[in-house]
Amino acid sequence: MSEPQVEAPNFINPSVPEPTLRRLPGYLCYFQSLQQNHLKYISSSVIAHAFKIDPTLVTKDLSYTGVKGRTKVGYSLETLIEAIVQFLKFNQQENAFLFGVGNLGKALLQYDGLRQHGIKIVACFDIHPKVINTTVAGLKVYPLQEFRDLSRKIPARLGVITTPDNKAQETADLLVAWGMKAIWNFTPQSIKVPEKIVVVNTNIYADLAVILHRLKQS
Amino acid sequence: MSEPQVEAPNFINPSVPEPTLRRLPGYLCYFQSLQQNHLKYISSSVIAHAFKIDPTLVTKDLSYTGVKGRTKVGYSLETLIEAIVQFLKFNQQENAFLFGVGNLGKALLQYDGLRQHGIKIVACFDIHPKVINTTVAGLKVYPLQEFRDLSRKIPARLGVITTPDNKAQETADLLVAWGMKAIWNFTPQSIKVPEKIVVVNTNIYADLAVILHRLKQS
DNA sequence: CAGTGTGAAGTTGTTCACAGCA
DNA sequence: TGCTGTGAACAACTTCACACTG
Repeated sequence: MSEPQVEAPNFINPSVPEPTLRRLPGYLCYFQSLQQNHLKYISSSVIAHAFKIDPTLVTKDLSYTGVKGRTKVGYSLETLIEAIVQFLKFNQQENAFLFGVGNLGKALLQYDGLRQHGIKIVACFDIHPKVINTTVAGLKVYPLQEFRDLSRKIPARLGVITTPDNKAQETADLLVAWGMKAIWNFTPQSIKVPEKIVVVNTNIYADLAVILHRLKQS
Repeated sequence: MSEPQVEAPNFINPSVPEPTLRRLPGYLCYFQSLQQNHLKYISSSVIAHAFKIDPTLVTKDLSYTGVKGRTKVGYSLETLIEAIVQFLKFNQQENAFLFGVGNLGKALLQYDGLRQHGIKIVACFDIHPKVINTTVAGLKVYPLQEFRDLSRKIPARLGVITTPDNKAQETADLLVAWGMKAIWNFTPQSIKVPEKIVVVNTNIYADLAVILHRLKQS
């Protein structure tokens, strides 16, 4: 009976839990700042302490990326950073269109953290004459009608919705109609799209609810 | 034996699950938009469909707010909205200070959704001469040094951090030193604070990780 | 029936306990 | 001893099954 070499046990797709997925970027940022302070290694207990979670949980999270720690020493920061970036695909460029160049839209356009994580916003759209044809962060703001044409010229799978709440659904409909595969909805409004479209909502009121709840009973 | 009137069975504190807490604001927004379309009642199955979750889960979530649905009819939108707003304390004003008037900070200051949910930003701070003493959304931008004085004049328990990542920790330290009870950290950087301080991180990279993960394997 | 409401079962995620290693 | 790594126990959350109600 041969069953030695447990080669790459978890690399096919052990279906990473969403909580793990959501914690990894936090670790990454932490590791990068440590590396800038010229640290080389870190142990799961130190990480756990920084994030106020259980060390074993950290170990399990990191194991999904395939990195191996060295006992007594910990994990190599360089390896970890490399592995997480790979794992989360932060190094593979993904083009995106942005809809709604209001305060939030502008902030995202000017923020270069997105680009550093692989998201390149290639065009942005609005419907207000006041912003159309202005330039934000080097990008011309197009009238929404031009989305159709541009979506054929520039390949992009991701649409970012930063419109007012009551425009979210119609914007989403448009994105789906013109072939977007994923929608990042910064509106608190829930949107309805076909099954296979990926939707992720970034809703600050969810976070606000948590803050207020904890505040009042402490 | 008298045990009729099951008065307010779950109002003391049945320790609402965090997932529930995070879904409620979504429901609220949905209900408000339905109400604007002159709808009066809604059933949990319709809600469930809009959010792509199980109807029973909706029922349980709503039960935490104390509302009762009427069989065959559903829940009264007006009652629901009132109850959720009460439950989440979105109608109780909570003062906040904001730190870091960059793109994101400005967007938050100009966004009136926060105020509509009870958060009143009463002052904002920065360290860059270029923004200090400018006015954003009717608020003067103060130099950080004045935080100490202002925190004594204006009561506020919540501090919002929208500084660059590498300033998050020192800002948090300052907030704690001057008595803030809660911190809303919009930085991806994890921050270390004393046990009893409430910290909530709004980290868009967590959402980004989810999007990219789902996109690549679909 | 078409809905709410709720206890039980099932699933997912986290923590514990301990084996292995330098 | 201090750390990784992992299977087992536990806790939290979600879904199921069904009683109940107009």
